[in-house]
Amino acid sequence: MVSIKDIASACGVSIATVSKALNDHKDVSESTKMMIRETAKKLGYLPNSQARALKTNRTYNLGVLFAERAQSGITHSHFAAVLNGFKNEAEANGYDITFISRQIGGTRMTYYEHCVCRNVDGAVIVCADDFEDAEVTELLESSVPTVTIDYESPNCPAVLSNNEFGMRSLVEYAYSMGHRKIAYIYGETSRVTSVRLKSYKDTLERLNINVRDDYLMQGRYHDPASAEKLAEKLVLLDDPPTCIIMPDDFSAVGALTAFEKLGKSVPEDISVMGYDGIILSSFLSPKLTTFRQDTDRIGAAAASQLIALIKKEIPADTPAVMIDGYLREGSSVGKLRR
Amino acid sequence: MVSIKDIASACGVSIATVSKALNDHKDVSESTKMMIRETAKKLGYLPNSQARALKTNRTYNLGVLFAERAQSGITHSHFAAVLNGFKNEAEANGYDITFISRQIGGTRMTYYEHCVCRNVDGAVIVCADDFEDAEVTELLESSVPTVTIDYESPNCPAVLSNNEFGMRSLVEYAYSMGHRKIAYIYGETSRVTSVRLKSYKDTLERLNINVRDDYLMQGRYHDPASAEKLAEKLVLLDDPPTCIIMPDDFSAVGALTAFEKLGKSVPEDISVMGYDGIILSSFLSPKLTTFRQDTDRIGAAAASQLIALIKKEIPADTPAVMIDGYLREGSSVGKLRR
DNA sequence: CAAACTTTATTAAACGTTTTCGCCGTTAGT
DNA sequence: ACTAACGGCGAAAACGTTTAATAAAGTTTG
Repeated sequence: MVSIKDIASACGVSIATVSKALNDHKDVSESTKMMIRETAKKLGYLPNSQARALKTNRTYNLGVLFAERAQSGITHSHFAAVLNGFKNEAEANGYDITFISRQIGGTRMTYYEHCVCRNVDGAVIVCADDFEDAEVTELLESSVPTVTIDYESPNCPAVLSNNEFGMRSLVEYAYSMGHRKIAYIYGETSRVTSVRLKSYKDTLERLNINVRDDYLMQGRYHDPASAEKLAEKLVLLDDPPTCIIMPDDFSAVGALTAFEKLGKSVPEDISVMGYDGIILSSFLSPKLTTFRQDTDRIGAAAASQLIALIKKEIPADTPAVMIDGYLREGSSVGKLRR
Repeated sequence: MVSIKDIASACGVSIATVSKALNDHKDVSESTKMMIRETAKKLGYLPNSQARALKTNRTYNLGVLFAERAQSGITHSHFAAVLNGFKNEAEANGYDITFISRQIGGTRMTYYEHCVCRNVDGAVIVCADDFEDAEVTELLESSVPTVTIDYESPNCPAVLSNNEFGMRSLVEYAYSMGHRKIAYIYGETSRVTSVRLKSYKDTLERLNINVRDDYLMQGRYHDPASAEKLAEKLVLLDDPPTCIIMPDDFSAVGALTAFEKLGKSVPEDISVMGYDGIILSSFLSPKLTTFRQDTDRIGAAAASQLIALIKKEIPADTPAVMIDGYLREGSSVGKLRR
């Protein structure tokens, strides 16, 4: 590979001059800059990023922690979409992204260790099963600039999807359609789940509807099969709900399957709502009413917060950025006359 | 950060000895190895991967080229699944993966340049809109060890999903269900598309069925909206097909939507088949009959081929690895009595 | 016209590793 | 007893950069 040295000897100048010319320092004349840049191009010079990183301690590399339950990882539509938004924004700013695994070249290490070993400029925790996990907190509390998504940790800027608003929108929409018996199958324990759960309860109370325990069940995110069973259970209650809010669109599909099998039609016999607003939800039949999370903006915001944090343009205790979404009306919720 | 130097002075040995001890060279005694490793651990030493890479020219980093049409990128269920398989296998072997973009730290560069700048040990082209694209061929023809997925290029090991078999399976299945009027909406021009198209035609001919031009339409992958329109067109023909093979499951959902709107029921009035076997396809109603591609194995094979290529365990002109899939029977294809 | 800057370039150290070579002392071979 | 081999270690160079210190010129300024 052609290095700065080759350019130097080709131009008859010192390597320092070449370096400065390429980095556009002021103490090298325009004419030599020109010459150096031209021969650099002619020789096909490409900077060696590790050599540069070694000196400057800047890698232009962002670590992505993606520890999703059940290893569906990158395959999970919502997190993949968020990651995509993150990736685009990061790349637009000249940063590469690398997944943070638990080893390098054969030696096992923690997430944090991986980050310092690879010298990432910062890291984003897109999702983690368990933010209380020792390895995750190690990273969160480390000196590696880190931002979190849909989770808040002291001294880490966070980007949050507005789950309070999302759940409120869904409940209020169901209410506006005449529903009073609104069930909610919530996902695995997490910050997101508890925010949604609280919003569900609060909204119902504000609407003067009692929160019923039998209308609340714990399910799993992104698991149509599990959703299928729980939805069936709900609808077979003596006093079944008229509308069910599912943990996400994937699960909602499971619910639709369940009702299909039971001969209940949606939305005539039972109404269903999802969460996320994945593309396919608009093409289901019935078209799913769901709360669309703005995954692109969530990811992009995380990237720009992280980059700002790296550049120290914002402090570590910056308040969380909240990203709104919107209810996407489909035809999976029926109008109830009362 | 604590470096090899710190360990050296803490132990009273030279940095060379420390390096050798940590890398388990034979010319340092067991006892000093022990001592060095212990103090390394005690001091919290972590190797600096760029310094190491600078010397060894090995980064344990794999580049991923992911230039999907329409920028859905990582969001595309099939490619995301393949990438996931790749990632898991790569990480199991101690490699990190980094996306190959077109810039680093602000300076724009080609894919190839990105690879040499970052010094990736190898690259995988998961998908590219256009393998004939100048930037893609530059990478393919470069000295960067590269493997391709679902595309063949001289001197690049390839991993191929068995699309010939897949399409044949679908057509034969439709035939076995009594269908003779089998339409096929194919995706954008690519190797995959042409293999499937050829297999479609060959299989029909072998079954003594004429290939009809009006049963062949070019659509788009992963685009339910476009699929919706085309499926509608097909079914409104004077002599409509009884079974339609869609470019993929996403598109198949679009077709289902179209028929729903037209009041045609699947599979009674018209049969539909997808391709890919995404999770949701089993939860649609009707459950989609589709050809499941083994995305995990495709990705994993690509990773192991790439790593083998890097280690020079296989030559660059290794024959392509073919990954089979299987037909997943749903209920979207009806039985036609003749 | 000397002193004081400016401009442009170079020298050399440094970043954290790996690795070649050589040194020294011990053991084995003849 | 002399050499050969070997085990264990260190010195130093190298990888490709960046950058502080410095120097040599040229240019202003009082």
